[in-house]
Amino acid sequence: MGNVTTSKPFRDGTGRALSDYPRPSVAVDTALMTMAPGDADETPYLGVLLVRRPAEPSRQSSGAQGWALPGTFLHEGETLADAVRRSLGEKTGVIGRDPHQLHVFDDPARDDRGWVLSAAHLDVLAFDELEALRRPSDTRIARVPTKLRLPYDHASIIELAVDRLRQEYRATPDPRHLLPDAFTIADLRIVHEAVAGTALQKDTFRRLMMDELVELPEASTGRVGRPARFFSRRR
Amino acid sequence: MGNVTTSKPFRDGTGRALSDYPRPSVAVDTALMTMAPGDADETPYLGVLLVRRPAEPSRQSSGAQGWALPGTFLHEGETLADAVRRSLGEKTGVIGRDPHQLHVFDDPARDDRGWVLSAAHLDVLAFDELEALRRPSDTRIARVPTKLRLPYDHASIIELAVDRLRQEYRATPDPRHLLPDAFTIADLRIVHEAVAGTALQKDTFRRLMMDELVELPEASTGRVGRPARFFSRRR
DNA sequence: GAAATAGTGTCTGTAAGACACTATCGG
DNA sequence: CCGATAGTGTCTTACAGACACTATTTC
Repeated sequence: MGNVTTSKPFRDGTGRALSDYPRPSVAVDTALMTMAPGDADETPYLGVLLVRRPAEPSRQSSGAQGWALPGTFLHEGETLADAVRRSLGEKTGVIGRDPHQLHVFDDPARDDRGWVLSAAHLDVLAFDELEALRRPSDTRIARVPTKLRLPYDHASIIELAVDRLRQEYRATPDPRHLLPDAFTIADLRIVHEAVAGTALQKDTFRRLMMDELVELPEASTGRVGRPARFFSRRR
Repeated sequence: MGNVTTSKPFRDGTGRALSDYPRPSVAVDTALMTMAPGDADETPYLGVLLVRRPAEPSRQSSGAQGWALPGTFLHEGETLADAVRRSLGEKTGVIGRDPHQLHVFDDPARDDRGWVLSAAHLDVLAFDELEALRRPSDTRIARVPTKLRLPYDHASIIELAVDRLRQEYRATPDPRHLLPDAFTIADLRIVHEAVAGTALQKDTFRRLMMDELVELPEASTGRVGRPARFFSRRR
């Protein structure tokens, strides 16, 4: 391992090394999703972390300063997941959790800076952790779907991310840990409704999730109404 | 478009062009799946197209000649799907149908020739078309799963391909067109059983598929038993 | 007790699974 | 008629969806 591109280069049938062929730049772009609490009495909503895009005069498209998904170019010796975590750290201050690949965007003309492939990723972080880490000066959380005009394929990436998240949340209680380790069924249902984008039946939802939850001895307290039991995810 | 990497290079905040950073080679590897008819009275089985791997003295691992999935390096100005189709054409004589991305394999040490990312793809072709096109001298169709020792991540790619194919075939009649445009339910069930790897109940299967099929006027003939109706896929 | 929230009993409709039956061919 | 294959009727089971009910708290 290490320094894999420079030691005794492999040569193909025509005697040329790999490095003699043109290679693309490879980028990663990440939709870091979270569950934002609605202001006042609003319901929580699905949000995505954006970073302020530096104004770049040489950029052809939409000269105006805007917002974009955090991304970076892949460095040598790095995996895509490493690059995702690094870009989140550098651009937003956030430490990612568990990036999943979504899709590679490969249109040769998609980036006017040159030949750039982008591997889109999904990551998820609880709102409190995200707020504790992110730099508010150059990051924001946008409601999904957002009306902001995003560069490149970032709107498509967010769509893919939401689709994937909906699949993951369809039959499993909070698999990406948007909630802490103990939560009530009501908490869980609110999160799943925000992910799904639709209301869910409380009795059906409860019965669907129940066999993947373990009941904890404690019960909620303090608010009006019958106290709810706390649960945690199985395993 | 065109020649995107050489015209007026973009420079970043530190004044360096994209091309000043090391870039990986990007490869595509394709699991081209087909439905091979079993010899004699065997049942058909899922097969994957392999190409003979040229013996390369400079290769560290397993000097012995072997078989591998067809693949190639991505060329400039090319999409991944283009590269998949080109590699199938060059290495096997086959014209691909509709490659789908599966996953990017990104371990920096996965290829001892250097830093190579591989975008794994799935494509599917009917056996007759495949046999009419492929070069038998340097290609073969291996039963899935195969006991052959394959290089790189090729065994994982085939696993991913089969999983994806099973998902696609679970509730849709032959979406990848392993069968011709007209077929009987029995033909369809045999194909779906081979993809799923398990036997399927004939009555349940029929009812599941029926609402996505249209009945054709013709009926099968020639063999013993009640003639079967032909169907085709809706839309 | 009233309001509010948590949780359950139960009916209905739909669909998968299983089994057995009918239908239609070649011989 | 028999053997073989195609296709259907129908019973059981499971489960989602819907509704209404009970349970337990604060006020």
